[in-house]
Amino acid sequence: MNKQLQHKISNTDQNGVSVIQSQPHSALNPAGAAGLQQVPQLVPVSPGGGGKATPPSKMKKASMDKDSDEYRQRRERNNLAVKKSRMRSKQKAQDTQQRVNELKEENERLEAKIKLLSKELSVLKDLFLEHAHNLADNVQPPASGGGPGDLCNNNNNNNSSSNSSQ
Amino acid sequence: MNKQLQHKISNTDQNGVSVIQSQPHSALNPAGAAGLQQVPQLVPVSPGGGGKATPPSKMKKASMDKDSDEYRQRRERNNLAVKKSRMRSKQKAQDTQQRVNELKEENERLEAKIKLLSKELSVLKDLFLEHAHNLADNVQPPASGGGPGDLCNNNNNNNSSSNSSQ
DNA sequence: CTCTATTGCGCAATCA
DNA sequence: GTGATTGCGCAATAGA
Repeated sequence: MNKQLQHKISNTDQNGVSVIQSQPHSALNPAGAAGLQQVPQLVPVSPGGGGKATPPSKMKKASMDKDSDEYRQRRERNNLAVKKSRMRSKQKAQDTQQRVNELKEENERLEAKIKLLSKELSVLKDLFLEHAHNLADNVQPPASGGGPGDLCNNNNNNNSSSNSSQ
Repeated sequence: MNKQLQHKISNTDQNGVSVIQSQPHSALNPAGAAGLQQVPQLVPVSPGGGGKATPPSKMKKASMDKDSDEYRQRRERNNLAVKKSRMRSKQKAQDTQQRVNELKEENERLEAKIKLLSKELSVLKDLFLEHAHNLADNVQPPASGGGPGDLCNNNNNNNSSSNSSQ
């Protein structure tokens, strides 16, 4: 049971939701928002007003009755589906979290590797420079002109160390 | 497993809450069917293991009355808390997902960098080998211009360094 | 249109 | 006792 609680104050209210709340005795709501069941006798919307082709079904479904067998059956199925869906959702979240961990781990590995490679590279470059200097010293031609002696030095890249001290 | 609940429609329409939620889609609220709720769904069964059984005709608290002001108030608060909690949860999941994306991206970057460094390293190593061969073969090359062991032609890729991301 | 999947919401139990 | 979580059921809806 680990619990990661992060307080991210998102504050109340979200998108365009207006919550007018809690007036002890005030307006009377047409439909109980809280807790009650009401028989949804939908208004038999008469298709007449411009509508059309709506079959003359007065009620949406006869199965809307709670007592109906049909209704119970449907409810049960939906409940099952809901359960399944939520389970899946939860699992997914969990997996995602785990993925974060894995990625983090791999990231560290990669960074370590980079560090190592950088170091190796740095060493090799230094060696290289050293050799170049040696050569330059030995092969140094007597005459200046366009002597090849200086060739290796091209632009002496002092940046070589490049040292990754971020 | 099947719970058959008896509905009691003692709807008290005195809820002090009005939730106007802007729904992305057609917010059809026929006859105020929006806030339907189910009924008392679970009753604390008798604990069985000794102690007092719960008398069916007794209430633990007077606040249990749905009509109670106290009750409604508590419910309202809880509803808010629930909403908040869920919102937070959702947000967290979202953040986590985003984190995955970011990490993946960074991972790619790191791998690319590794590849590059590896290549550089490889090149340098080759050069070294070549040079070593040259030395072994002839300590004094006749001329440095265009010779086979022209180690200097390397354009040392000094692109590295100066790369400090993150 | 039927059926499942997803989503928002309220309730109640439980945690902290 | 209060807010925060969580499991669950309902209903509306999106999706197939």
